[in-house]
Amino acid sequence: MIDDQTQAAEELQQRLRQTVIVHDELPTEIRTVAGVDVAYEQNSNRLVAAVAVLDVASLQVIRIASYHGEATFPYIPGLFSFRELPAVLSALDQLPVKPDLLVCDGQGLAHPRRFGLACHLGVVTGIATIGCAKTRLIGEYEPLGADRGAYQSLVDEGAVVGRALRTQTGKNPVFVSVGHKVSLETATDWILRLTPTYRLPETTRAADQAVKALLRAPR
DNA sequence: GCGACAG
DNA sequence: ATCTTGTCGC
Repeated sequence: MIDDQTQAAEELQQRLRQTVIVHDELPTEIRTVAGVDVAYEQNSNRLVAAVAVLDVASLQVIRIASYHGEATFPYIPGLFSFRELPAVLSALDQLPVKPDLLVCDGQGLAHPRRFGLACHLGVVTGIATIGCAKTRLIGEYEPLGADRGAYQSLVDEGAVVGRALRTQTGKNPVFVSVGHKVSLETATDWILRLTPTYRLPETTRAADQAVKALLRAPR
């Protein structure tokens, strides 16, 4: 017996998945790339969402936008976007200019209904997005090379839904998938460009750092 | 029925 | 996600 909330959420995913653009349709000139993340407070529903905008050339943070609020949806694998999207959208609203590309801390098409957080955020904002998760949700993949840049297709039900990509030699891979308006090939290139030193993209590292600092600071 | 299961 | 110190390894 799945409740109405779950039922409605899954139906919305089935409907919105039809609007996802899986080929390159990003701005001609990508000058800014942003990372988004959310942190939660223990023993409460308080949360903080942040968007960290980086300059593509220097990979330096040029702006941080945030939002403090309450979690309104539980964490359910497969329905993750319904928990984080509202707060993330509120944080994005604080930005005077939209970033050219968004990197999400979660899946894009590598989702049971092919509509993870990256796809959801992309279609509702119209911004090009990439999903880059630390762990896998669905799919299988063959062993990949140990060198940075090595990758293997993430396959689910016979379809390539993303890639297990090694961003740092000797470290565990990240899971890259199409979000919206970015092909898997281009998404892979961007993730490698955003991981010159660490396993995770500088964008998600900056957003993660911002969100944790804001959670501890007073409001 | 038994696991698996983004953050 | 969050609770958490030291510690093993390069």
